[in-house]
Amino acid sequence: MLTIGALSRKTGTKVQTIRYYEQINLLPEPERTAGGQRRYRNTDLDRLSFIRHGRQLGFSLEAIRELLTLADHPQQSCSQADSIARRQLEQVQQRLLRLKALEQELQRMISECTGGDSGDCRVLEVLRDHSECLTDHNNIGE
Amino acid sequence: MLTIGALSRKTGTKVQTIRYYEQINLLPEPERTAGGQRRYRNTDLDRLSFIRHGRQLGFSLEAIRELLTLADHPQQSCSQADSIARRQLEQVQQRLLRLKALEQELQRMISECTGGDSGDCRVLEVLRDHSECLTDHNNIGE
DNA sequence: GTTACGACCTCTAGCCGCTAGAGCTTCAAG
DNA sequence: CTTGAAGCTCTAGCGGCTAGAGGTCGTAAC
Repeated sequence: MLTIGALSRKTGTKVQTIRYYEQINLLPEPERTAGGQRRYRNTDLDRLSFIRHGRQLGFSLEAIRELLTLADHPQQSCSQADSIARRQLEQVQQRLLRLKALEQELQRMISECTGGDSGDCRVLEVLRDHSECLTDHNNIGE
Repeated sequence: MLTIGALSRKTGTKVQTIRYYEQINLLPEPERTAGGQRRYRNTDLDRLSFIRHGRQLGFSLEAIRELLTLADHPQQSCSQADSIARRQLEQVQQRLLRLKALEQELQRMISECTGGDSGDCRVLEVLRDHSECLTDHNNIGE
């Protein structure tokens, strides 16, 4: 039986975050001591590790919720999990494209900066005048 | 004199967002008609375009606030603007690295998926067992 | 047995950057 | 003068936590 602190250390998740996951029903309510403190089993450790790993892969908590449901029902087809992962991959690839464009533009901006007055600062100028921007930004780069 | 709607269209910024920028003092309070509606000048258009372009480059609103201050005081050195941009570039590059790692792992996960039961689904299995993960995730990939 | 102290508890509010909706008023064209 | 789009304010919500206040519990040492 693990305390919340022990679970926190084992999974690299902050205590507050664990309680948050319980609150949004991503983790089940654990047993409590007579005094009201949470005590966790290894199944909770597994579930939290799964969640954390999903987060590290950039899945949203909602996607993780779906994946957990699928993991709990092994008779259902794997293709659903697969399509969630594919969706996630697409999102990652889109973000990659945008970030690469951003990197280029930032680099160009910086490399052209002479370090003089901000009156003729390239960085500020590029920001001021969008027409100097080579990049196609449809969405805001996050 | 532009209405908020016209400004919205010209900059691709939602009306609510423009009011939000005013609220957090990123845009100055514009003149108002007798009836209380906002009316904007071209300087406001420029300032908002600057902000939007900064956002497209991934700068935080606080970074943009700094950049705007620098742009308003041309006698100050450009090196401050430069260092803000460099900071931003570093962040972008770090995110790129992490996203590339994520992409790899997602691809591996998906390519190994056979489409059978989720009982032996690679996607779920990788999530379950972190030791199968080749990637070094220190932070959560966003 | 008591005391000390860290770890736990709940609850509330805040972060960023918007976004949405309710319920009202103003503006401009016909 | 009427209509209807576009404006207004105010409040609350999104995701995914994070922080702090102010209190209680558990355990080890004395």
